[in-house]
Order: sequence, then structure tokens, then C-alpha cells
Amino acid sequence: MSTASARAYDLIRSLILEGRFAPGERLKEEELTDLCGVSRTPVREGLRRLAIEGLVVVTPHQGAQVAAIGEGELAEIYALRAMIEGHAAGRAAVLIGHDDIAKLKALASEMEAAVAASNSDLGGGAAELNARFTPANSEFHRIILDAAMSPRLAAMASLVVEIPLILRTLARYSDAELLRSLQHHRELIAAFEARDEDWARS
Amino acid sequence: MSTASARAYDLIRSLILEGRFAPGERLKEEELTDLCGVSRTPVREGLRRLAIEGLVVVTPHQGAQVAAIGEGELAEIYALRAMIEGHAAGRAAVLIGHDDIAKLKALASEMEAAVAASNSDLGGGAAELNARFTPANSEFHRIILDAAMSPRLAAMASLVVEIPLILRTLARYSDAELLRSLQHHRELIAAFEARDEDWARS
DNA sequence: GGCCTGGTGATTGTATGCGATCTTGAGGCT
DNA sequence: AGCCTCAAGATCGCATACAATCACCAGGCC
Repeated sequence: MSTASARAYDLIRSLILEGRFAPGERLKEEELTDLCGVSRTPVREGLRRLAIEGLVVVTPHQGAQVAAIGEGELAEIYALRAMIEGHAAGRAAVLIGHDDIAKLKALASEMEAAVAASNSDLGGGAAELNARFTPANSEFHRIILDAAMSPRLAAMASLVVEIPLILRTLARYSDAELLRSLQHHRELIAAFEARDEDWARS
Repeated sequence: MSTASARAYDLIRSLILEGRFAPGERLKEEELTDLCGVSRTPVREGLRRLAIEGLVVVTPHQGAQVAAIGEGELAEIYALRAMIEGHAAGRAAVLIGHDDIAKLKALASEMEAAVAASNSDLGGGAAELNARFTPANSEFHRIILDAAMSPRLAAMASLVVEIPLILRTLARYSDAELLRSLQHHRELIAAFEARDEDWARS
């Protein structure tokens, strides 16, 4: 069994990402104690970790609250994310293996299929799109990050990929952006096969 | 008085950066308890925080040890640092105030004076150089990072600026690199005054 | 009436005790 | 001799108890 700290961390984190806590809502340690089934000590550890990752903010003697972020910050975070993923792609281009490239191809196809299905079947397409597209997209990025073989880069990535998920704005992609995203994926794979670092970075 | 956690964190951190613990050395909680004069709980919190920042690594049921990093990792970290500081400079170019620019100028002059003094007075120049140059250099970068007004960027920066300090290789700058560094500082200030984001990013 | 002050309840921060897990060394077996 | 097994010691993880701090509110004073 893994440690109680890890479980508390995972649970609180997923609760936040699921939107079970409103941004800015105060998180009382005792309350989380009940939810997690562990004592306050591991809850506190998980909370501190989440604080460093930016999902919550803790103020001394005042406890933790879910991070609330504004428009400007969000734009800033997306810029950071682009920077990091570009760097990761550059490193991955020279390090990634053929098997991972194959996985990326499969995921790209999966995402394209998800978009196609969503477009043809207009009824309730958005939910289905998220259900199929989002996991594949996450896996796609995760493979690239792993291939970059840089734990610190991965740590930095986790600082910025999860924050936008607090705001429930993920479903707000326009069709045009979505198609461009798919195209980017394919281009990235091509860059990987060519082992072209600079190309991938874009 | 600030919290005991913060004091434990600060103390352990500075002890590591001073080189009082060898890389890879195991840090026993009880031992740190004596050093810090606080209980194990705040020591543990500080240790976990340092772990996330990458200064120590903790393995479950095995405690913490000072991070030991290899050649390849170091190169990777410098690449990340360049990426982050470039981004910070770009943001700072549009946000920095005149007073901060003035401070940067003063610091640049200070660093140039330190290098000049070190070159003219060859006896024991290296130690003196570090004593004068390094603080000014750190302050220089800190001002830029603050001016970027991006707490997450600052968090990411702390992930990579402190690690190289564990290895005591800071004094290994060649004269040529040093001069180029000074030139970079001046150029950066010029870019700030011109509010040229792309220029600063380089 | 508005503002300041003191008290009270709630919540966080810290210390300590206990159980769980890992490391280390000796001893026996192959 | 080399390897495995296992027990003792040490250390970490977690739970709980206590202390410190803060927010809120009632009451009095200006």
C-alpha cells in the first residue's frame, strides 16, 4: 500500500480538478481528514505539496484555499506552457524511440477520430469529445514529456498544465483551434521522425 | 516570529547550499531536529518542500538525502535556466519600471567593477570576485524575475537556479565568459529601455 | 451611531508516542 | 567461500494531544 500522504494528495488533487471545490473555497484540514480517512498530518503534507504546485494557496494560520486565478494569469500560464512544451518537444526529438512515435501516431488517430465522430454526430457531441479527446491528448503530451527525460522539466510542466483545469474552460475549443491542434500533432510526429530538434520546438 | 517550519526550511536549505552536507549524504530527521531546535514535524515539512524544489530527494521509509546530480542533468538544468530567464526577460521588458532599470544599471556597474578589481589585483582575486560579483548577479536576476510579475515563473526559476549551487562549480567561469556575461547585462538593460520584448528574450 | 477593545470559538502549528518498515549484522546452510 | 535467512536496532510514517494564533462578535466608550 502506498503511503497515506500520497493518497491524501491524490484525493484532494482529484477533488479540486473535478471541480468539487469552488476556486477560492477554503479547505479545512479537519474536513479533509474525514474525506480522506487519514489523520491531519498526511493531509497537511498533501496540502503543502499542492500549494507548491499552485493548485492551492496556503496562508499561515489561515489554512488553504483553492487557487483562484484571473484572466491575465491564465494567459501567462498558457505562455509558460507553450514555452515548456516547446522545450520538451525539442529534447524529445533527439531522444524519443520508435515505439513511442508509434504510440503518438495511434493517439493522433484516436483524437482525429474523436473529432470526426463529434462533428458527424451533433447531438451531445461536446461531452463525447471530451471523453475521448482529452485523455488521448493528455497521454500524447505525457509521452513527449517522458521522452524528454528531464524530471525537472516534468515538474515544471505539472506547475502549468493542471492549473487551467481548475477553471472549467477546457470545453471551450473552437473547431478551428481543434483542427489546428490536430495538424500540430501530425507535424510534431513528422519532426520526431526527422529527428529535427528545432522543427519540433515550434 | 515566523513559523518553525519556515525556520527549519531556511536552515536546512542554507546548510545544503553552504556545502555543509555532501551531495548524496543522508539527512536524518532526528539529527536535523537537534540542529534546528524544533520538533520533527516542521523538519519533515521543510524537507518535503526542499524535495519538491529538487534540493533533496526523499525515498519512502528511507528518508532524505542531498540531491546528487550528474553532468548530463547539469547541462539540462542550464538549458532550462536559459529558457526561463529568457522568458522572464521578455515579460520584464514590457513591465519593468524606471527605478528598477536604474537598479539594474547600478548592479551592472558593480559587477564590472568587481571584475576589474579582480583582474588588476591578481592575488586572491577569485574569492573576492565571488564575494562581490555573485550577490550582485543574483540581485540582478532577482529584479528581472520580480519585474516579470509571474509567481509561477519565479517558482520554476527556483527549481533550476539553486541546484547548480549544490555543486561548488560556480567559480569556474572563464574570463571570456565573464566578459560576455557583462556585455549581456548591458544589452539587456538597453532592451528594457527600448521596451523591446524579443530583443530582451535573447 | 460609530469605533475600539476584550473575550470566545474555531483552526492551524507543533510536539510527542506508537506502529510499520527498512537496514545491518551475525549465523547457518549449500 | 559465498549466499541466504532472520533478528535487533534504527528510522520513518502516522495519529493524537497540546499550544499558539486568528476571526468573529458582543459590549462599552467616545
